[in-house]
Amino acid sequence: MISTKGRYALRVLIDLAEQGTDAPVPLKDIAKRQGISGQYLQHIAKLLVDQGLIVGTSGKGGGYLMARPPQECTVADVLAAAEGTLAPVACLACETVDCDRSDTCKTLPMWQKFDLLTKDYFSSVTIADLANGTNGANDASNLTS
Amino acid sequence: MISTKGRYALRVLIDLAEQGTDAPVPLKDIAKRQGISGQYLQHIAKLLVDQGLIVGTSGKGGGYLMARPPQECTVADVLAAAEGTLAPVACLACETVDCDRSDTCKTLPMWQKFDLLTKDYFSSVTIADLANGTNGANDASNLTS
DNA sequence: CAATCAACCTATTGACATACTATGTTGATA
DNA sequence: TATCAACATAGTATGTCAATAGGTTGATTG
Repeated sequence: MISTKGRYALRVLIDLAEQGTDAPVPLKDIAKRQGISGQYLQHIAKLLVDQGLIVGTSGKGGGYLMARPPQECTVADVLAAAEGTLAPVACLACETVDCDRSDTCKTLPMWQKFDLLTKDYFSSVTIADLANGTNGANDASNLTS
Repeated sequence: MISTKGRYALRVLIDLAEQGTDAPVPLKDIAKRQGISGQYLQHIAKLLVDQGLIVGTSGKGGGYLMARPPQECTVADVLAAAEGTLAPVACLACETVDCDRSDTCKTLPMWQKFDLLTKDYFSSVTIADLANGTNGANDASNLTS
């Protein structure tokens, strides 16, 4: 299950996209707008910086900016950065296939297929889609139709 | 991410399906075959019993049996029983929609769509599919083709 | 009846993750 | 040099995970 880390990270990116400015946005402002602890957001911002999704500038007038335009920043990127991985099971988390059951595992193909399904879906939604309210290729606004 | 609880639960069900007998299968036998702690499997078995996926009989000659034929037991049933929920985010876990952001949440439609995607996928794979090595409608055996 | 087997039940444990809070230090601007 | 903000490190309360331990109930056997 996606934790607050991943969900807050999305809200930070959406907030940045909504400001749509060239001036860096202080994290304190984002925290206030989103109603999230600023100190906690620092940790999440660090994850996003480390993965090159946002860039931070120190000092007066500093803040954060998206490293790429919102259309080129996918939800898969953000969630993977915040959560560490999007893999549904541990044996698919990193390239270390150290599971000794992998050759006889009856469930591995199912997990692999689901892993692709998940990554395809979240890669098809961008921050721009979320900020606009249109979920891109996977628009879910017509769920009830 | 699916924990050992969910993964072990699947292995218990697959093991039961593979025995394909009317005689109850002791958990100790399953634990030995699968190389899993028997005491830990007890907790997982309880979850499966509580959700009506398997039935246990006490006493000598006792053990567990699938409550339904393997073709009618979906992976979604098993994972939901073991993990508690298959929802990708907390606000979709139970019917308690107590999130005060739900009417303005920019990501909720995306989560709802993914929730459907997930449940559709895991509902399309049965224990019989896994035991046979053919993943049903979502066969992933031709991933490399 | 009693021994055995197996499910069932409660609790406890160590390790780890989550969701924070607190307190600095560095760096850039005014 | 005062201020602002990112960056860094440490700590805390709570909970889950993955097991382990020990006892109770229930059903089949000799």
